Amino acid sequence: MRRPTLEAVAARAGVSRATASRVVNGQTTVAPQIRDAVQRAIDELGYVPNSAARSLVTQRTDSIALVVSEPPTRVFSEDPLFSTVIRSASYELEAVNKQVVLMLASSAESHARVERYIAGGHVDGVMLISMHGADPLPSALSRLRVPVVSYGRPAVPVEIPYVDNDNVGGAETAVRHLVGLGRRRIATIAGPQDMIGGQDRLTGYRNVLHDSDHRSIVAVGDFTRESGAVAMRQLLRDDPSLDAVFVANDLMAVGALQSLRQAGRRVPDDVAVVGFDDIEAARYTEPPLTTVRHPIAEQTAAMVGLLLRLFGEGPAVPVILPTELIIRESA
Amino acid sequence: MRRPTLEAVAARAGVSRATASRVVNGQTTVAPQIRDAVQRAIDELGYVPNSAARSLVTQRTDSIALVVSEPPTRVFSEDPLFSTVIRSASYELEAVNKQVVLMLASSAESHARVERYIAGGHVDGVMLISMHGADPLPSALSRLRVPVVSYGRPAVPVEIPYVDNDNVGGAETAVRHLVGLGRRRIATIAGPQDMIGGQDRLTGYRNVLHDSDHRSIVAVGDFTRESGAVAMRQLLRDDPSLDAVFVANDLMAVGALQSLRQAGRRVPDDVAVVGFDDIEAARYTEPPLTTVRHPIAEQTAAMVGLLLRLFGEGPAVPVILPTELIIRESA
DNA sequence: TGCTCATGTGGGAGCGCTCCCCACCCGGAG
DNA sequence: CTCCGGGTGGGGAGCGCTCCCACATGAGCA
Repeated sequence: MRRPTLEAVAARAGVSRATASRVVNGQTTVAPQIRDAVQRAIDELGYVPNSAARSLVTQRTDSIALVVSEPPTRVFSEDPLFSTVIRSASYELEAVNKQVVLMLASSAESHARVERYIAGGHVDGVMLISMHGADPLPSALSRLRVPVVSYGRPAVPVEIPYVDNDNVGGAETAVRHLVGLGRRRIATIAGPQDMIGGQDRLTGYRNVLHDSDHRSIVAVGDFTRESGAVAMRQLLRDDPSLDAVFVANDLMAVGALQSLRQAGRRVPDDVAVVGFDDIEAARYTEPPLTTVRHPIAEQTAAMVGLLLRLFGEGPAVPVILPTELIIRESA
Repeated sequence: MRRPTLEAVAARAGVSRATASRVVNGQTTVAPQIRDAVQRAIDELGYVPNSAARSLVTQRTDSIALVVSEPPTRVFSEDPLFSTVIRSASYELEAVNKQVVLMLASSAESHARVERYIAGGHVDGVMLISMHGADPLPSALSRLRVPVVSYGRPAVPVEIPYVDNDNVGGAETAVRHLVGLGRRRIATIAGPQDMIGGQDRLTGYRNVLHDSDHRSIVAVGDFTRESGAVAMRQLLRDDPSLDAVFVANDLMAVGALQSLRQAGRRVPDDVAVVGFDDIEAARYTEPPLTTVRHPIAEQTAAMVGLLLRLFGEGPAVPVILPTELIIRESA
């Protein structure tokens, strides 16, 4: 009980394999009644082209891998980053008739499997999301002869076109806003320093403080809500007189707000708070969170565009998207 | 600049294509020094087998699709169900050298794409996670001539082997526990009734109440924390004298505990609470949550086993895994 | 010495498809 | 009536691989 082949379709329609192939691929040089006959045969037999045979000759698969090189705990968290990227990438690639294949690469073994899968020619290209410095995948994938683009600047210097948002600039704008508010002791809760976003946002904070002659007060979290709460308590112990805090992501900012409330500090009267990411929850905190928005969907679309340009042999240069300060009530 | 072929490897090693193929596929009938020569040629050329050509002849791809037919908001939520299934399925299939390809099918268009992808022979089999009654995928996939198994009983009657946990039995055990505690007015917060888990857990609740001559008090949530809080307030309005509540999942139970606290009810003294799922957070609620544990990883492993049996032409009968009542302090 | 037989190796077909190239048909022009 | 040319259709090669079968080689035994 084998699947019907193009040969069978052609025989049933009384035409050659070549003509049947033309109909399947929508070529216009086929006479209408022949086209109809072939179409009928296809429907009757339930014919579906064998993708292996097709891609053997075309050297294309029309599938794109989206490799998420993060531990599952982070991928499946409250942070909507990954779900937005996945949805948006699928949407963009559907428009050009390509299928997204999602692969999670957390452990060393899964890295190896992903690499083998891609080296085997299962996909035409790779979109990589990898935020950690120690990640071996960016360099490993760039060695394979496969078009690769990255969401976010790769942590290691490697020849991969990428799309990123302006983390440094966004952080600078946020801290400058706090300075403009007349705040004197501006602390920060930084993200993990083995992640590119964590590094860049801290750099932005430092740039502004340095220029404006403030002292920096730093605590480091790991981008989770809980770590934000812990870091905030730490900061309050370190410098009880602080009157502002720039938090490197909204999830930690939510935790920080909670710690501030427990410590009896009013926001923004006693302490102004600015977050980063503009997640959904930022609108519903008490008070609503001032934060830096970066356009995830646009960034993803730009990444897809970059990959398509790679297919077309066009030049693919890194893209940096601007961020926007969303002023609510917390600062 | 093409990828090297087996032909090239054979030529470089001074052997035939057949022998080179034997080495690549680890057959033992090759003389050691020839094996070494071929291996050296492979390494020098950086040869990787072309998967399209291979699967064209073997009729296998060694890839398995894991189709998650849920909206991304649910997949990427606090509920660790999906991340556990994905991780566990990958782990199990790695052991038999198969690659998991993850596909999200939320919209009607993505259903169509997934169907086409599978019909095109990209994968050897499909693991389906689909909880909603209206979902067209189970029947659509079962029509294709592809081995399909399901995580959870399909909502529509369809010829797909599945692995499920004993939702009805688990709910019965939970409610019987409340009855045994001497509780008289036992309410429930049910899950969405278009989902199989929501239905079954409500059935279990009704079975026990009916047998033990209690009155049923039902509110319906949608498995989110917030909906649990809302439903609990609703129940307290409906019947202020209730002294126990069975909640269809832990996330809603967390919300319910919050509402009970706000209403000034002590748990378990005034109101006993039992949840379902035994998520991580259930240990850290105040008080820790009594709940029904079902083994997600084991269920996933059983599902993988079912699929492998399908490949081996073995009989594949539905598997129902037992649940376990975890008694903590809330009931 | 001649035969068998196990062990390794090579030749070649064929998986299902696309696409190049050529043959054919028909209408219109000379 | 012949010839030409554009539009249609078919033949066939070949994508890179696996696997069946034939065959070479040398050890072991009569």
